[in-house]
Amino acid sequence: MELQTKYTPVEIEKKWYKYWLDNNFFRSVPDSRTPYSMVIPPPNVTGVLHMGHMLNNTIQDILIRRARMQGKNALWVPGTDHASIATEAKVVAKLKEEGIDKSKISREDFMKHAWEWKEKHGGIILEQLKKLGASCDWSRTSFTMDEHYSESVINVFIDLYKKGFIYRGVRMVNWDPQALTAVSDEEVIYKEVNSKLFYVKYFIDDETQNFIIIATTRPETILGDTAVCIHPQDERYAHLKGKRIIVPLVKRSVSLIFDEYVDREFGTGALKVTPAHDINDYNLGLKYNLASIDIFNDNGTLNEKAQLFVGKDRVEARKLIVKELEKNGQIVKIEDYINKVGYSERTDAVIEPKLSVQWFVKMKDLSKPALDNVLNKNIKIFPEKYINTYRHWMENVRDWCISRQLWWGHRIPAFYAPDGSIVVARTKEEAFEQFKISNPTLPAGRQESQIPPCLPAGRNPKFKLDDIRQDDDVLDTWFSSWLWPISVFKGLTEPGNADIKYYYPTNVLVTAPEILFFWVARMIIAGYEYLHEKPFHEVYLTGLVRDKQGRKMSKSLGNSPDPIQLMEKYGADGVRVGMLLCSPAGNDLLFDENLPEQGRNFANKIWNAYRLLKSFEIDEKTGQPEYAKVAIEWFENKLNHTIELINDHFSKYRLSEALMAAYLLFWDDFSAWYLEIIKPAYQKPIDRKTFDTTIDFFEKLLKLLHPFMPFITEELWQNIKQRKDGESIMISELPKAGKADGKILEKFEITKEVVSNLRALRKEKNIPIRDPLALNISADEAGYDKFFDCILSKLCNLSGIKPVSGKAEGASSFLIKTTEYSVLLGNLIDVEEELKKLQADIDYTKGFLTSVQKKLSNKNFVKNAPEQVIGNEKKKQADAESKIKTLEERIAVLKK
RNA sequence: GGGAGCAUAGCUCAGCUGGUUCAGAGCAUCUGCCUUACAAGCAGAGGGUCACAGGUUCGAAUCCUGUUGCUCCCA
Repeated sequence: MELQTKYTPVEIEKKWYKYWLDNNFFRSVPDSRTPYSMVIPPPNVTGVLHMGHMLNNTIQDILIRRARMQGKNALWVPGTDHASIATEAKVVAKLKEEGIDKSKISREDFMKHAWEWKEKHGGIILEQLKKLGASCDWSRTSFTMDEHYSESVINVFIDLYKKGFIYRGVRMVNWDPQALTAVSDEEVIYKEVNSKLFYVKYFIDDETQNFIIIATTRPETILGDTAVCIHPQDERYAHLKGKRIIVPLVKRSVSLIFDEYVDREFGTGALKVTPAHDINDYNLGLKYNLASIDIFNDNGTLNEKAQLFVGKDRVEARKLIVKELEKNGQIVKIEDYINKVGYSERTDAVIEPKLSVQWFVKMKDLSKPALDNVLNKNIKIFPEKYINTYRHWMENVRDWCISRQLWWGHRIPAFYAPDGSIVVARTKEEAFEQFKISNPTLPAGRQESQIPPCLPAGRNPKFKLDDIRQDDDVLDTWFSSWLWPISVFKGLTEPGNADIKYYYPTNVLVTAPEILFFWVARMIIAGYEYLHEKPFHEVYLTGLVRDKQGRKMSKSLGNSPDPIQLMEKYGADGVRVGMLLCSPAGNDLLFDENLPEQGRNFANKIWNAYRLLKSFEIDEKTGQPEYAKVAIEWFENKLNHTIELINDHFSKYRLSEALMAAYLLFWDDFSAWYLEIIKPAYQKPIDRKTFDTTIDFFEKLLKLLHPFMPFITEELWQNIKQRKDGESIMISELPKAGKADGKILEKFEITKEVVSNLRALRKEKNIPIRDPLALNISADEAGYDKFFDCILSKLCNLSGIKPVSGKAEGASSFLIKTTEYSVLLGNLIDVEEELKKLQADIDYTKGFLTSVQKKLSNKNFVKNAPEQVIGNEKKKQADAESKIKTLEERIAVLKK
């Protein structure tokens, strides 16, 4: 079969992925082998593949394929998470397009639409991963709202509630007025923005026209002010003790309080206090028992408690209020001011601190084992620098707000009696039973916001089953994904089942550092709480994929290439290589299209090496030439050496370097050196022994490369020999490192240098390769090793290699270590040039010698340095001296 | 404001507990080649005061201190 000079991946990749699937190679079930398991960080169901996924999943696939080839029972579990906010937003938008308003349909109908949407679009990203070559066990594809999964989530909620870790409380939460839900602290992104600082006159409530000036960035919240606060040591305002202040516009009289919380340097040193709309003010409010006036509706418009501008959006209201204040002469000045404003990670809306009743998880005690086991390296994090970040977060962990005001997700299993008392139960019926047995503790008619956290409540119900109302909210998506490594194996719904016993803890989690807290920390917490065991032994945090200019890739910037198109252009193997080449552990990677291009070029190199092997004609009768025998010995050692190097890189998650080692082994050592050496002369056949060994080498190289480049390696592995149906490189054994003789490797390095010098000489003197050269060698007593002479002869077309003692005339020479190599050139030699070269060499060596001698004559050095270092210096001195002597002799001969 | 980290070739990074001429790799650049596996290639070359200033040491890219610049996390 005639092979093209260029490798074309598309069809080949499709073919082998199908073959792997048809043969169930990705499938894993527990057996007697050592397990190697991994769970995918579940992408959003709304997601489409982006470069971050490409990197992350390439790395996972490399790890899992390698483990598989090491004879482990390798399992990679795929799946998606339900992504409450993102999915709900998509579904709401889709309904809107169809003219349906979410608020006009029932929860049940909405869920029907949402499931429909999920079934239709939810699997896109997983299909895309297949193009990348991901060897997931697709039969185990999980979803965070699978029936058994949901059951686990609800049970965990109930369990934590019973243990007292979950409570319901009034808290200042981060309110997303667009998504109409609270979001966790971790979902708020603070950005610096240019805003204004307004200096506003607040009159004293004493019939004088005295006033104090208060600086604020949020004048619209004036309407909710319930106090003014001054630092107790602030002389400027000391005379105002006991006075009351009139809030502008609404003319409410409020008290003046004194607290050290106030920063005297900021603004005028007087602070307006709005407990309903600022977390610090809220705390002041608690301390001084201030009223809390919530002036905003959930969507960010002003409500009737604001009294003015009711129904206006907060942004609009700010403008109107400033105008009004100006009209009254109450604006003193307006300064430009840069402050940090929180934005919703999901909707990019400005977060509004808002008082509301939410469900929380108490984190402090729950998270202790998770902190300890990372600090004691029971769980290893790569790169290690993230341990600090992790510790810092865990030591200051705050309670986790887990309720979201949405429909798509796991509905909170809390039920309310008509009087507002609560029980937590799986179903309404169970809740009703609980209401029967528990005693009422709450007076009727209490405000919801005043309900103390989580008191078991109830009374002999005077109400009916249908009077019970379930909490409307759903749980934070992370409250389900924190169970991922457990629940994909049904570890909670079928405790102790074969899968969970065999695969848990998983070996490694590969994910982005951005979700170290959102997800990684919480999985560890859940692991210890529910299985008393870590969810994974190691965590490998990848870098962030950025564009060439270092900007984060994002849809809005449009700076992210389409991964699918990239794979079509460069092949999945090429893109995989490209992703890895630029991803040193833990660093961000600046993606550029020349990276997958480099990957593609590498694939092509492999392809062409194969073409060369294919083109060899084998002659059974020819004996093995010496050069081939020696080259084989060298390459064998080189291969072993590199395998060990690669193993070491893998053990430290230096995948980029592992790939580079394999890349250089294939390109430089195998293709540029080994193949060039053993390649028979033009139109001559190759001997059987060399051919077979070379094929064997090639096969080993393919196996080493397979985890990185699964497709081309499979294609060539299948072609190189007759394979049976059901055989595959992906289930073959990874080559193990044998002994590597460092001496041979060193000697070959010298040989390479000689070759380089001879090539340079030919080029310089314009001597074509077909004209043979005679090489003379003069070495010192250490002698000269002839081991690779046959290779020199072959590669450089030498007529002979002769040891000489005297100095020949008309020769061009070069020194490697202390051995002098010279080529007789007769009148081709340019004496002047040669002398110049030699002189430069002498100058350099003399300088070097001086520095060595200086060291050796330093008494302190000789006294303090270890013997070995001194020995080294002495050897350097001797070598340099001998080199100078040789060079001087050369010069003498030339000058004659 | 608090914490962590980084600074080495044009770019992305190696360089582990100071010690071989230790300043390195890949890419990019430049020069020469369509040499019958591969121009998606081959053979070569250039390029860095290891951010700056001190200190420790016989010896510092490596350890310490300060300065500057950048990044991330938290508030």
